[in-house]
Amino acid sequence: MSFTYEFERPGLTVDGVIFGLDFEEETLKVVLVERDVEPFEGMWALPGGFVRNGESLEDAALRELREETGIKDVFLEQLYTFGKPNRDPRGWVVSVAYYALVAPDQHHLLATTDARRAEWFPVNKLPKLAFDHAEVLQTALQRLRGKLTYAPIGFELLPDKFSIRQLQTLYEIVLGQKLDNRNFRKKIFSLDVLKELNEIQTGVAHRAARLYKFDERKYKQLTRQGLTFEI
Amino acid sequence: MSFTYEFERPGLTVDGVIFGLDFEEETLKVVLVERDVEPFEGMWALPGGFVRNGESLEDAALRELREETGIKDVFLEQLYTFGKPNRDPRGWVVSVAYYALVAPDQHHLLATTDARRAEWFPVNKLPKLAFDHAEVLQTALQRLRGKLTYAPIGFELLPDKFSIRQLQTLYEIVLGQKLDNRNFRKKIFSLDVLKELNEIQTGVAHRAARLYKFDERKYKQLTRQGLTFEI
DNA sequence: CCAAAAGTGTTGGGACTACACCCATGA
DNA sequence: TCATGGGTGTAGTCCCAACACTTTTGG
Repeated sequence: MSFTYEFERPGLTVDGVIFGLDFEEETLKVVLVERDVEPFEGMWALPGGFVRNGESLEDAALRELREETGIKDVFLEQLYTFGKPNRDPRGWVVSVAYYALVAPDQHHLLATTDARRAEWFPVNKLPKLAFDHAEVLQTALQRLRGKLTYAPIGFELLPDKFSIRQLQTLYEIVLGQKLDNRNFRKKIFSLDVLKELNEIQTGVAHRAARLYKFDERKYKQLTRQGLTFEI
Repeated sequence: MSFTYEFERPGLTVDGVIFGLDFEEETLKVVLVERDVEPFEGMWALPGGFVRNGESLEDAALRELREETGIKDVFLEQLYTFGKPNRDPRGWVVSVAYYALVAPDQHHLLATTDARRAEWFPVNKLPKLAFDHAEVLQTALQRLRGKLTYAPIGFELLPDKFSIRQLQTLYEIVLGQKLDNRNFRKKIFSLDVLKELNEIQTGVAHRAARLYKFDERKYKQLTRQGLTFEI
């Protein structure tokens, strides 16, 4: 045991970049919290906090998301670890960043503990962020864009039942380019991961779109056996 | 400052998975070191050690690689951070793993500090490893295989001057499948990142292959502007 | 009956696959 | 001159981009 004591230890935090889509505004959004503690009190930041002994990194990330934003049961993946010497005014603090994908309508925001409030912000209209969180967020964005083109993680951003148009809009928003209607449909159907429902959209002033959910089984299968999934 | 002291702090280490190719044996290899300190003294492990205050994570990784294996000036990229509660018998220790790509002939192995010796091992004939390093290594392997198919990082594993056959062998070894000769050449040349040299292979009992290096400029350009690079 | 979005068919071209073949060299 | 790998040509196939069109629905 004596060995480790030769070395100074850093503080260890986790931070989370929670992505969600706003279909009305057609923008990609992230959850930020207004800090209720020093340092950077009153400033917007990514939800996060210190990891506790006995807790895995992922558990810590899930806990912080729950505590500071009320969000739980989401797709979560480790992003990158940030450890530049002076990234935290409190001293030596290393942060393991995660990113999460959620369907906003299905998750009500609720700030507690170290956060005054939690809110969705469009990724291209962000306030000034605490720490190096602007950099963390950019890294997450790059990862999301990159991954979306070769892994089927996009589904995580949709509600349970969705139309093909919504799926396409998702891709258009995140990738920042219009996609060909016909070709998109062909591509998606060729993957054979959607289950057609006997339901259609309601409350629209035009032909209602058919709704789909996805076939968990086939989807998992794809994810496992190194799929090629390009849009 | 008082805030951080409420929280217990973990030890923080970096570990490195150094990949290299053995063209004679046609295998992918990694550098392991025999530990000269407790815990796991005498056991094989990934090179690594504690991060120091004031040092960035990447600097720490580079330093450890240099100290324990003598390897420097290599392609290095963060892999993943491992933080399961009981991964280290010394207590709470979190490790940020990196992976590196080198051309073995151009780097002489030399163990110092906490390592008794450093040696190349084929990835499919590994000894029992200390800590959770077997898991770290598997993660690195997956990443290398994945990344190789969409980013031009393979070049980092080759000597300065190389033949197309070597490049192809590289892909065949790492991906674990034979590739069509003709098609591979077409693909590679279509990327337009190779600079043809006025040199050919020597010391072979058959037609000597032309040697190439790559065009740093075009290569960097590709890497930047989100290339699509599929084999 | 019309606006607005859902949903479909088809074609040309480019890229990839799968071959069979010729070339240069040392022994 | 032959064994060995280096290096090339090309036809068929499949996938994808780029279109223009029909269908359904609420107002």
